[in-house]
Amino acid sequence: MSNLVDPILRWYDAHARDLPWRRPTASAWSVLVSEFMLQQTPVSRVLPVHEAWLDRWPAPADLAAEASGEAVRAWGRLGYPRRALRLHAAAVAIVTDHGGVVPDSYDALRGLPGVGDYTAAAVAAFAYRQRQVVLDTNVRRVLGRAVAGVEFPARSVTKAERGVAEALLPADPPTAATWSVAVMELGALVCTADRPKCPFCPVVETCAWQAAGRPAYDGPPRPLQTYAGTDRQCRGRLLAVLRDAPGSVTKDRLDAAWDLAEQRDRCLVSLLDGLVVAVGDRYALP
DNA sequence: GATTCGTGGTT
DNA sequence: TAACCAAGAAT
Repeated sequence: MSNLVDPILRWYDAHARDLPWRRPTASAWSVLVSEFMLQQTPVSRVLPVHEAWLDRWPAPADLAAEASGEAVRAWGRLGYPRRALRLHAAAVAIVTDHGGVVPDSYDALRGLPGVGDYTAAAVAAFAYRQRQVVLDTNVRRVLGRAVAGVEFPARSVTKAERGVAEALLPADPPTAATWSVAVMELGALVCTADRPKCPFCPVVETCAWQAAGRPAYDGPPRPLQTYAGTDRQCRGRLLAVLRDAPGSVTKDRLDAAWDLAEQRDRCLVSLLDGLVVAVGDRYALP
């Protein structure tokens, strides 16, 4: 793993996408919003929602002043709408506990609702140019291939992985921050999960997976991700009705969104934990 | 540590 | 076409 860093930094300099949250003028809030939206959602779908979000709520205090339901509505169809609730809660916490300024320490960031290890490290690195180990699915895949020689990393982050990432991280904080985003970008654009573009990879000559003949993944199969007919889909349908309605709706409107009454009612109840509120005999976003 | 939390593009 | 996957977090 001796010299992955320089070639990847050079590659990034030449090939990085121009994303709004990466521009020098982007605020830490813009970075934080992008990280919430990018949790399990592709960049192309995040772009328009992120832009509208920052136009409407340029600072944490602007969002914190709104009802949480407005965040859920503006979230649109990005998926996992509880992220919208958590982002709203994070904005409130930033105003309450941090003077309205997105905190710059890993620990303070990690304490915000919806901010786990990845997001805390990413915001500290990308918004504040700190030296942080940023381990997302892209970085894990790139290092897994380039260093460990495996097609896909383990289910959860191992100590060995973290050790490799720490060892590679440049000592100089701004360079480390650029390195972190550069490895992620390489994973997103070249060292992709399927059909990786190895001929265009800046480290193809030192890649352990390449040297081993690109052996196929032989670990435990990942659980199947079904969606059609699940409670998750049902909840999505119910929430879509509420997002698209200006105010509250009758239960009839929700009933029309899903055929199976038993499943529909179960899902509605599960949404009442914060994503939906009952208003008399009607339902609305919070 | 395994499960659960949406949605749509791609192949 | 059905399967896979996309800058994770909370429980």
